[in-house]
Amino acid sequence: MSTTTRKASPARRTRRTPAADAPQTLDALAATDPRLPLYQRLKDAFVAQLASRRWRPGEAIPTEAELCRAYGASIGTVRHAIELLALDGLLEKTPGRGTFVRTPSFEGSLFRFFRHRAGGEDRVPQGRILSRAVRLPPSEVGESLRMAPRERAIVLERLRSFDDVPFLCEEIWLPQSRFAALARLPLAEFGNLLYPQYERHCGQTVASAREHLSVAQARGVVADRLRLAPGAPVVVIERLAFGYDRSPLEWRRSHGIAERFRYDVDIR
Amino acid sequence: MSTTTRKASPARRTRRTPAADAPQTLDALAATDPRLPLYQRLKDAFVAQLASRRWRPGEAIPTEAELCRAYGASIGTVRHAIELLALDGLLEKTPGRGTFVRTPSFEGSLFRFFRHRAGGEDRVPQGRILSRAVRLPPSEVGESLRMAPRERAIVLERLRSFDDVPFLCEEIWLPQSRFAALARLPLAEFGNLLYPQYERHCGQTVASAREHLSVAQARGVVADRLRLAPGAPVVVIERLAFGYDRSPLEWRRSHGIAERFRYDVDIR
DNA sequence: GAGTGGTCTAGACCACGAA
DNA sequence: TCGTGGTCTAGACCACTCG
Repeated sequence: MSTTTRKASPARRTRRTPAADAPQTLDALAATDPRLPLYQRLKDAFVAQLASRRWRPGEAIPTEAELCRAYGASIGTVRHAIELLALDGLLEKTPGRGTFVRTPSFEGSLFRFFRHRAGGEDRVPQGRILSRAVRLPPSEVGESLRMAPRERAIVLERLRSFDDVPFLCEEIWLPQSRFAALARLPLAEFGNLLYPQYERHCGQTVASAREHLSVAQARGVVADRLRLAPGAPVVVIERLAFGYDRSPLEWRRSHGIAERFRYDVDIR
Repeated sequence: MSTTTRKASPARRTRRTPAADAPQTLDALAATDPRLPLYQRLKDAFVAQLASRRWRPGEAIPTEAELCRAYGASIGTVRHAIELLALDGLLEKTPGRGTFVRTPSFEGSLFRFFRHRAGGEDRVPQGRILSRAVRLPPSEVGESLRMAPRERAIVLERLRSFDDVPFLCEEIWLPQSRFAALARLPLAEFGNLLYPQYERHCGQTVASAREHLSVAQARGVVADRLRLAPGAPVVVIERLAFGYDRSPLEWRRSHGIAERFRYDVDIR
């Protein structure tokens, strides 16, 4: 993986002053459900820090000892909460250095589904925007994104290729309220990865997603774009992506060449 | 804050003297890698209890307090080890009752992949054995199962259906050394589920598995059995199943009707 | 009421990374 | 050398299940 796996350099390790931090942290804890165990409430409070961007991707969160003081909990309890967030993939602990906010870069999740013939390591596939428009979304999409009845959405068509050989075409819907900046961004400035653009231009961090897979046969536009004969098998991936606060951010439907599909699962 | 008695000079490193009532448990701990953290060694020791069938599926394991005494560790450390095994799906904790060895029943994993039209709840699909033979396995299978060069294997062909409509056909390979009893079991006594038979007749418990998915087009025998036109898309699932000790037990390749395939993934 | 796992504390010492 | 997270202890009290 050649992209975005960099860790925060020690120079970027920014620490907040406890004085400025303390009032918010206590509010954050007070805002959680008091019937829950303390470690769950701490977890919720930490997620709130992530959602509010007080803790930012790539940066270190306060040390465990500091969190103990700030939230008035014992170190074992604080560690329990952090451990859960690390299991969720939101935080990353590094012995001797600290605990960091993970930069979620699972655009590379395509590697889970599609092999590409390039010898050696994984590269990010090319991503070319074919079209952009602003319009009312289909009801399925609008409901999934929990959009207001008459709210418009940005819709992108995108073709992904390895070495200029297309293997996946995507249809992407984004609520205009959150992503207005993307409606004006020159198409040339969309790179190969979308989620960093969401972060940079719209302050929206994708923290998790749910995908649904099925198999269909290629027709019409999809067959044309993927250069497939009508009837050839394609894999359909529908994805709903969420922010730290679990609110839906993006709806996406992708069609990929089934011949290049593969997936590994561990069952326990 | 508690009202406990405080010692002026703690710093006790006193190891509990091994109780006379637990000889095997201490052996089990001694057999683990002493360079590992204690909670990892405990986990390995507990897995050994599972593999040796001293702890059996469905039964309760000793209480946390008993394990503390038996292994000379603190309750937090014992809990840590148990927690890991619960996350792995090997144990199941029930508040107020105890911790139990899970009966791995992920034959139902098919429900992850194939929808069936039956209204309401999930039922186990029918499984009919079409053939059984004993022969040398293909090298790919033999190597996956880590079999000796000239060792023979039992091979089963099996057709799975809902309401007598087939949707999946399977080719299953088992090393004869472990599964000799299955070569003699009357075909009528194979039920709809295989793994319980492995357990009952051969003392082999499937604890985990790795699956590889891809998409192909139906040909020959597969097309016939699934009643598909040649060229229709099928999903290919290759599974390698493992025991508690991670040794491979079963190799399986399944072909399923792609139209009925679906799969949900959560990404983080 | 006895026993279980669930939660929580308030420390200790350690290995490791960075300066 | 100092600060970090990793490991571990030796308890406490709680909610829950079961007989």
